[in-house]
Amino acid sequence: MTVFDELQKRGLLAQLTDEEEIKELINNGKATFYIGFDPTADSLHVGHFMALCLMKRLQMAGNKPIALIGGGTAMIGDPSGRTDMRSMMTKETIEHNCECFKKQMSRFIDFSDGKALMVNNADWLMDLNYIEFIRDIGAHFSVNRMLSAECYKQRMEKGLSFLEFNYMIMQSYDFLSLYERYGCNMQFGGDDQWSNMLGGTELIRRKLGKDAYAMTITLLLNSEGKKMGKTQKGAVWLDPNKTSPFEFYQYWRNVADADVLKCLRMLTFLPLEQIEEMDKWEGSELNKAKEILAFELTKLVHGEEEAAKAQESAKALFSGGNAADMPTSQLEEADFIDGKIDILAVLVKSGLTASRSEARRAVEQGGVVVSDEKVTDIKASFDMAAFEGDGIVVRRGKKNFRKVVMK
RNA sequence: GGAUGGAUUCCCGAGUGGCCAAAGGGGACAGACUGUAAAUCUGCUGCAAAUUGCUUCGGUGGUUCGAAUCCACCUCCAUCCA
Repeated sequence: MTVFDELQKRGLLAQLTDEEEIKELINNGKATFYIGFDPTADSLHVGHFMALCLMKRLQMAGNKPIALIGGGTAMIGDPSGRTDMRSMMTKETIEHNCECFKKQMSRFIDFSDGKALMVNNADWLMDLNYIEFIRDIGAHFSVNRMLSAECYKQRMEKGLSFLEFNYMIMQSYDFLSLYERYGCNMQFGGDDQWSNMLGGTELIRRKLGKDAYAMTITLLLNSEGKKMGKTQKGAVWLDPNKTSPFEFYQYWRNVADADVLKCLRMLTFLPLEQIEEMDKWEGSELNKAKEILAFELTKLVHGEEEAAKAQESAKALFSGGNAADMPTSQLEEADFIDGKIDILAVLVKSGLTASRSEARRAVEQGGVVVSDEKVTDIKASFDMAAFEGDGIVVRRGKKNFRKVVMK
């Protein structure tokens, strides 16, 4: 199977500028393509992960990836797909984020021997001369056309600053620069980037009279049409300090039935035949597919060892019993009064609840279990001795566990 | 720069002097049912020393026994005019 077919079968492809030409280029390893990453946080998340996987797949097929870190464009902020204005980030934050991105990316993509490149668009954007730039580049853009782009439409209602309006031009200029510097002839990105990407191919055509191509990846949406990889607390990060391997595993272990197969196809490297097999599974059998999905992804992101640990902990916890590796919280002697600590304090100190009020509610509704025994009394308290050694397992609800030990 | 409308809790949104920790909906959380799924039903959703107290309705100051609500100024947003 060719790379192109594989990508298509996995449901990764959304829009393409020229299907035949792109097929030809990537199947024969003739593409030098780039994907841009805006350093808006200090860690990559699941959305970026999809893009990294795509890079890897294409790299394996002999194409040359360029990871472009948007140290310059982040100064502007991409308005695409956003209903509100972005808050501006300081230069220092952006630089710090760039560093974090670089580290994480090197784990996924092989940058040795020039097999892939990592560049930062701050290198060419920061020193631009305004007048020169708008004469040279700005003249090629029609405001009328830009305004009719889908990504700006929704912002026409809510308001769009001139700053953000420029984002598309910056991104187009990136493509042009990469074309000139590295012969980059293709750009990939999320489907919300389509209009920005078209801006680039058009600019290259007008400026250089050359053809360049663009292709977008399907956004990973769940069956309710919401972006996946987001939880109430925010994104699911790839940085183990921000989202622990256990939490990461649990996120995928808990996806809805309707989304498992899609996730397996789009995110894992499992052979398609194997995935098609799973597609036949029904009902509770799908639970197995979720386990596989969670394991595979945790393995890709955090390594096999961490994935095994996460899986073991999860199994132990949900089938009763203790697990060696699970989120742990420590108590200090100062947390005890007369050698005792009440249940509400345990819940708050362990981070299982945000406040004593919330802890009280959890107990009153029967959602708190300590060492496999339901706690019903909000005044229940525990001796310090109970937390010595292995500590005790405290649960809030069905899926929140914390081992609590003495410091 | 001018005119008008607006800012309420995680989000949407009611509230125009006390009965307001603030209707209703969504979301989140907890319980039941399940398969660590979905749907459904129930509870719950500012904080705490908890039949009570404290802090909250863009910001600051004022009127009042009492302000989300009235007044002044400020900030931000939207629409129209330039």
